[in-house]
Amino acid sequence: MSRKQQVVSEFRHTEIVDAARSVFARKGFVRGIMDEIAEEAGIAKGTIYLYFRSKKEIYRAVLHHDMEFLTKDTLRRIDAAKNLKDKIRAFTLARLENAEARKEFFRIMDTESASLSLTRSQYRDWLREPVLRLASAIEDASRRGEIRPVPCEKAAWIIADMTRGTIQRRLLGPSDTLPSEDSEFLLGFIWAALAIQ
Amino acid sequence: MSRKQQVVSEFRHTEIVDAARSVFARKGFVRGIMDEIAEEAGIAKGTIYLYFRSKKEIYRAVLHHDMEFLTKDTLRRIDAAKNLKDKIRAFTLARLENAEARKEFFRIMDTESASLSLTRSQYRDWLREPVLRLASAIEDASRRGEIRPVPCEKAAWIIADMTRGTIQRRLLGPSDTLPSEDSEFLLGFIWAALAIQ
DNA sequence: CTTCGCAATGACTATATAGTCATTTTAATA
DNA sequence: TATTAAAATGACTATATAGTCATTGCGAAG
Repeated sequence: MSRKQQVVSEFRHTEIVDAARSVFARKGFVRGIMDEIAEEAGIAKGTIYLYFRSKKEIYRAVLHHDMEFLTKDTLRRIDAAKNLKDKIRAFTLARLENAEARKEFFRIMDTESASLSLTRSQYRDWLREPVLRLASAIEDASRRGEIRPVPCEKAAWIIADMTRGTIQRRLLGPSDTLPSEDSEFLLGFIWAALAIQ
Repeated sequence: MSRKQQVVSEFRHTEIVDAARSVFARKGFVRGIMDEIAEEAGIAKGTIYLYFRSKKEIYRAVLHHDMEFLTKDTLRRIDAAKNLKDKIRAFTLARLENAEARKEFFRIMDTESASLSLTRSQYRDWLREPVLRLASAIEDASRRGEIRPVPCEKAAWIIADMTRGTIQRRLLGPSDTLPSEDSEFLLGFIWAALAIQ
């Protein structure tokens, strides 16, 4: 395949994935129909099938692409922070800010689910890595006596739970708070729970 | 309608709702097909339409019935507790125990969603009442100086988030802990966050 | 300008399934 | 037991839409 062909092919993939993300966010997987994705991408339906095998494959491509980005970004920001408090803030803020910047994707995550035998447990798989990273940080801090002893993995998961819930509430209606404000509230609560005394 | 007819009609409704719950829990709304619901209920498909207008109506009936019960049970148990700590325990334990006893319903809640423009925000509506009850309790305790001052509604919502997340994790694989153990862990964490000092 | 091959098209097909309704079964009443 | 009305049935219809493929258009090479 020539360089030019590669570029065009890549462009088509992106074009289709972008259209699909928008349609799925609005309508969900089942009601998001191929004709609409094609129209939104500005191409004929048949063309989509030159680049993707099936509707499911497009759906997976959307999720995989966005999840990969979100996970990488979260991990990067956790690793960049040097103490536990900052790492927890990094986690919550990374999620909240990404949710703000990529509402469509988060709406799919939030809304859509396991009618496809993917997504819900798939979602947990993607979440697992950042959560375990957080859990290690908690364990380290706990061992160093910086926080009171807690079951570190359980604690990490409920931090993720609170963050997800907060994001879902933000997605429901226009929220009057900044992601950073919500993040600081969560951090305040969590830190009070972990702090010694 | 005679008394007997009423009884039979009620029986049919229950029969259909029970079958639908089971099918929807396994397959979700879209893949849970009417023929299968009919078979599971041990009646012909046409009979279903003597008691329900449409598939959506059955789905709503399942959700409404189970949500009503869950909400009432949660409220009752919160009200029965006399101090904040017990009320929080009542909330988490009510949800966790109900999830254990009615896995099918919780699997629908967890799995299924807004392809129908119901369920996700619908779910929040049902959750709202118990959460606000909890929020009032937090506010009272806060005013009485029993806990440190916190934004009570936000705190109540994240308690609900942690509980939901814990339930979802339990539903994914067979869990090695009792609902009461998970509830106590949550309570420990939450109470540490709220307690003075 | 002509030829050629690949990308794009969109009318069409195949399939799945929600919902219907003419027919049959059941059971209450006389 | 015969009559009748209501309940139940399941083969059938109507519809929606994922996926196909014969045809068309376009750009590159000669």
